[in-house]
Amino acid sequence: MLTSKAKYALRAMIDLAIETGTGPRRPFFIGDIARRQDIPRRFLENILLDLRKHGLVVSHRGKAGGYALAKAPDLISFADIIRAIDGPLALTPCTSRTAYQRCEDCRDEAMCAIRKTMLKVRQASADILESTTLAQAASTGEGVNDAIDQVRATGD
Amino acid sequence: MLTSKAKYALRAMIDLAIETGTGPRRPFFIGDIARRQDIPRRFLENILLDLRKHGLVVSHRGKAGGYALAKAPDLISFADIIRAIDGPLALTPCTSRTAYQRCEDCRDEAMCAIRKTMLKVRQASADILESTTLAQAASTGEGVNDAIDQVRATGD
DNA sequence: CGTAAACTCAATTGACTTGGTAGAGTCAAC
DNA sequence: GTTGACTCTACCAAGTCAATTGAGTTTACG
Repeated sequence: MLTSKAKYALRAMIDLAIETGTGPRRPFFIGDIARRQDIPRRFLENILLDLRKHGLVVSHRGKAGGYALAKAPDLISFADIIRAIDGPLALTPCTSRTAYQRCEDCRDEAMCAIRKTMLKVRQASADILESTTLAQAASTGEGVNDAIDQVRATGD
Repeated sequence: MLTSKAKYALRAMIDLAIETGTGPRRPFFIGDIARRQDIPRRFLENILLDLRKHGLVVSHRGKAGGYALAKAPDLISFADIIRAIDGPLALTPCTSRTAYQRCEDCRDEAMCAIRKTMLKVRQASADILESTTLAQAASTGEGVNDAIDQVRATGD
């Protein structure tokens, strides 16, 4: 399972992508993101700091500061965000591309049945998570908001 | 990542499958499994107890007791074992088939971009883990042992 | 019988992680 | 030079992980 920190991170990043839209990337306040996404504000500070250290957002300090996406929304994947917050996608260290570590107790990696299967799982998960970008998520995300706004507007 | 408990469980179950081979399912001692697989013995007791409570192994008490596979090796999948020890395969509660829980903060499940992606990941992972059985793992596993024995025999 | 050798069950432990909170900063725009 | 933003370090309570411990209970066998 993802930690709630990682889920918050995904939501915050999608929020940034939605607010940014197709225009230039400009910074938004933590407080605004926290309010819109209903994320504990001080906790979101930690999360955005982590994301910044991993190069996924940039910050501007001072009165007109805030956080902005570090890259175009179609260049940031779910995998980037999850890896930044929760660490490797793989189910075992011996199948992680980003944090590989040999099994201490595995006699022959090439033949290990567990490893073979975990490699397949990691590959399948990574394929999906790396090909899903903020740009895609933001467009479905906006759909949700539009739909809700419409419901609200028509009083349904 | 899997917990080490789940990895031990997979190893112990594969060990049982290898020892059982194609013959009838008979019980093996915790101590023997622990020694062969280099798993802390008392910890393995907990694990086998969990696996028994989930119906994956059966136990016999008393002097000639032990643990045996509850079903044929080709009817027990990696997914069964991982679910028994670590819980749901899904990355979020809202995409778990076995422990579904609605997102408290999700406005529209059908349109949620995060959920949509996590569903795909769970489906892909489950497809692999449910189709990989102890029977398959045991045959590659035996290959490893044979290969190692051969290396030992030829002194290489 | 009775006892050795197996499984069973509940509890404990120590280190670490998770999900937050708090406070004292630093920085930049006006 | 103050205001309103981010930053850094630290802290905390609760829970999880990875075992370990100890006191049973059960059964085969002589």
